Amino acid sequence: MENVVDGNGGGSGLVMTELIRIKELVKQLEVHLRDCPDLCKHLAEQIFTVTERSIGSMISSRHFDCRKRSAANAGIDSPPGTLVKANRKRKMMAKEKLQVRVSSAGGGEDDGYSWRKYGQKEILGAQHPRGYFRCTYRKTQGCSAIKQVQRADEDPAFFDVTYHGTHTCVHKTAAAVAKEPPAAPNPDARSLLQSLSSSLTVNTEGLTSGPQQGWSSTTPFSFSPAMSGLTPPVEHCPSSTQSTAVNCFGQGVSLSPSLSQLELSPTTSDSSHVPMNPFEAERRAESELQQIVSALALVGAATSMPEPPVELEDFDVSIFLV
DNA sequence: CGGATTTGACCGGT
DNA sequence: ACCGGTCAAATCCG
Repeated sequence: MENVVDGNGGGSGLVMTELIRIKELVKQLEVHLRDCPDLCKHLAEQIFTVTERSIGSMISSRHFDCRKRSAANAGIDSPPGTLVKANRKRKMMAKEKLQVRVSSAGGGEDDGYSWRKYGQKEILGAQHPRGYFRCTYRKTQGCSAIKQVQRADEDPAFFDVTYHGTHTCVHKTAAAVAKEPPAAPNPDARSLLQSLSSSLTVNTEGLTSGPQQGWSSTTPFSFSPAMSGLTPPVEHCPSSTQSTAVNCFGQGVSLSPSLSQLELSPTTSDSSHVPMNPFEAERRAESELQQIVSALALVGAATSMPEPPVELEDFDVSIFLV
C-alpha cells in the first residue's frame, strides 16, 4: 500500500514534516550512540516508536485520501494482477507514496538526500512545472527512491513534494556524519539532539479551525531548545552554502523521505480499520509528542549534557491544523 | 572531463 | 488523443 501525507492546507503537513524530522534525527542519534549506555539506545527506540504512532494518528485523523490525486494514480484500485504487466511507470506508482508540503526556503529540495533531476513537465491546470528527481545513488547503490517537486499554485512559497519508493542507499546525511571519527560519537549525538530540539517548532495557533479545538488554546504544549548560546550543528546539514539552522531545521523546510519507510500500519487507511476520531487522534498525537519530550530529556541526561535538551516550559511549540 | 541539468521526444495508461 | 512519467542527447558547470 501507499502512504500519503497530504499537505492538506499545509497545516498538518507541517506537523508531519516536524515529526518526520524527529524520526530521522532519532535514527541518526541511535547510530552515534552505539557506544553509549544501552539506556540511550532504548530511549532512542522509544522516541522512534512514539513518533511513528504520532504520525499514524495524524494520518488517520486527517483522513488523508490517497485517491484524490490525479488519474495518474488510478492503479491504486487495480487488482494486484494488473501489476504483472507493469512497465516502469506503473511500478513506480505502485510503490509507497509520501506527499508533503514544504516551504520554499529550501526550494522543496533540501531534505538531506541527494537527488538528481531527470525531467520536468508542465502539468495541465497547474501554474508551475513539476520536477522529477531520483536518488543520485540510483546507479551506484541501486536506490530506487524518486520524488516529484511542484510549486503550489495557491501559495508559491510552498512546494508539494511527493516521494515514491524508499531509499536503500546510504544517503548523504548519514554519509556526511559517518565521516566523523567513530571515537567521538557523543558530540555528534549532542548536536543531533540540539538539531532535534531546534526543529521542534510546531505551531498550535491554527487549531481553532473546525470543531476539534479542544487542546489547542488550553494546551501550552511546547518544546524549547533552551539552547541559547548553543550553535546548531552545521555538519549535519548537507546544504553547505546557506544558513544551516534555518534551512535544515526551520519551519516546514526539513523533511525526510524516510516516512515512506515507516511501514505505518496498513490499517490506518484501510476499510478494515475503524477510522480514528480526528479529535481523539490529535489528542493522542499531542500525548505522544509529550512523551517524546520526556524521552528527550532523559536522553539528554544520559548523554551527559549539562542540561536537559528540552524543557517543556521553554519551548514554543504549536501545531498547525488548518 | 565528469557529473548534473535541461528539454524535446517517446511511451504507456486512460 | 491527451496527459503524466521517463529517457536520452545536448548543454551547462565546477
